[in-house]
Amino acid sequence: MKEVIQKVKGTREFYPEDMTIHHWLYEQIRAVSELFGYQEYEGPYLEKLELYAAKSGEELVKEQSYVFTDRGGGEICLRPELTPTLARMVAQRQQSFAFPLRLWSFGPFWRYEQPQKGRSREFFQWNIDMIGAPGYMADAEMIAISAQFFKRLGLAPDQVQILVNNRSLMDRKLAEIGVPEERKPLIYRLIDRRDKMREPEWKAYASETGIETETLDKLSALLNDAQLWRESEELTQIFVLLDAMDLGAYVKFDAKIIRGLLYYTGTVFEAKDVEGGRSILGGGRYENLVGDVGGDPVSGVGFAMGDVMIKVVLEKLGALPILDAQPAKIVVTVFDPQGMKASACLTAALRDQGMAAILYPEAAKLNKQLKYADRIGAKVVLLYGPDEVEAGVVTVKDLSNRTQRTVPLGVLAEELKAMDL
RNA sequence: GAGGCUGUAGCUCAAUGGCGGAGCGCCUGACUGUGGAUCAGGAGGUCGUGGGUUCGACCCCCAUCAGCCUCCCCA
Repeated sequence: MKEVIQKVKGTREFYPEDMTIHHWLYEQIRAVSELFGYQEYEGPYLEKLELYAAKSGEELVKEQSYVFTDRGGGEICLRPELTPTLARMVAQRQQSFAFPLRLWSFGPFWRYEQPQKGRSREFFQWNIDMIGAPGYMADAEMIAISAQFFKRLGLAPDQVQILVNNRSLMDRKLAEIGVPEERKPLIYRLIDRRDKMREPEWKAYASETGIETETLDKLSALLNDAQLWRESEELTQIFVLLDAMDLGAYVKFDAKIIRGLLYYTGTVFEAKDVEGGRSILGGGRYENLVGDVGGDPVSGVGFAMGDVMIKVVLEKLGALPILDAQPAKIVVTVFDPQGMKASACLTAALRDQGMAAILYPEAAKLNKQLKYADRIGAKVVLLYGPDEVEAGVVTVKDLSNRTQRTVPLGVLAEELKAMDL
């Protein structure tokens, strides 16, 4: 037992009790996605490296993706994100799809990063996108989906907040305070970091980038302006719509939300754990989704949420359900080696009736078999020894109330079904 | 890539420069066809690894590996 080979760093193991939570999360995601009329899809886990090189920064892909050469000599990538795959899938059927397309997916992804709380190298991600609807209503719907999701999970607006901004608004304001176009990526980066540093540190960091003091002051004022959204028609309408859907409490304007990704163009948003400040999901509007993979450019809006951080937040807030991982409610005992066949036959008959039943796999002491049944959380134990076999009955022992009774073989299935097994 | 913390029984973790411990779990029995409780007994350890200091190291020192956390990064 000493020499257990350890799992690959950053990978995850799901024991049965973890799987109950995982399935539950999947169910919530599926339910919310379908409530808004979205359809599930899935892509390959392996993609050609060049698919990502076309869109994401090539350096990032090479540094943070799992890349290997397959036996045919091709450079293969364990998918680090879904959007390029989605872009290709849309491009392939662009002529036959009815737009706007509403699609969602929940599957595994891999990124070579330093594992820490809320982040692993192997994770599941919910991706949901509306493609081919360029207006602000689609943006509002996407934000509404995330809010509805939190509402469904029992997370209150004072626990999670969806912070919203608009890149074209920011571009306009940045131009007004004299930021030249070529410095925009640098300023975006600066804005993105504002929440991660204290004001003096951030200003010191900002000076290093060569930004003038005057511009920096104006930028600071901009980022702290809680009313800035009023200057954006889109944001104004989005907030009206979210209020109309009674989800406005989850949503707040924040000029500091800009998102790292270069391809976002309009609305951007990010949901955060209010207390921890950790980012739970993020998304926004992007143009030219399928242009890079050979289709006609089409606008989309979507977001992605990893399963690791949401589970951390749910656990912290006590919002995870308590689910039992009980394997089967019925355990059939084996009295002695000669009785094995009879017990096996009895168990098989129950399974034919659609009831999950465990056959104890050896003729151990009854004591031990009962203890095992108790440990795995079984509801009833069926005792089927020589006495019962001869009389054509089964002793049904109810573990929850310590009672037992004798039931003729012919009505056993009925009796058990009556007990909701 | 940088920093911090932790490595002792299957699990969670104590303690001490001089006999390796507890709780839980596991096995056996009390109880040969009746579970959760109780009692008794038992198994289980290269104290992460390698070196050093010392009469003597699980403990102190150095190195190394692993895990966790934070920063960086985050398509």
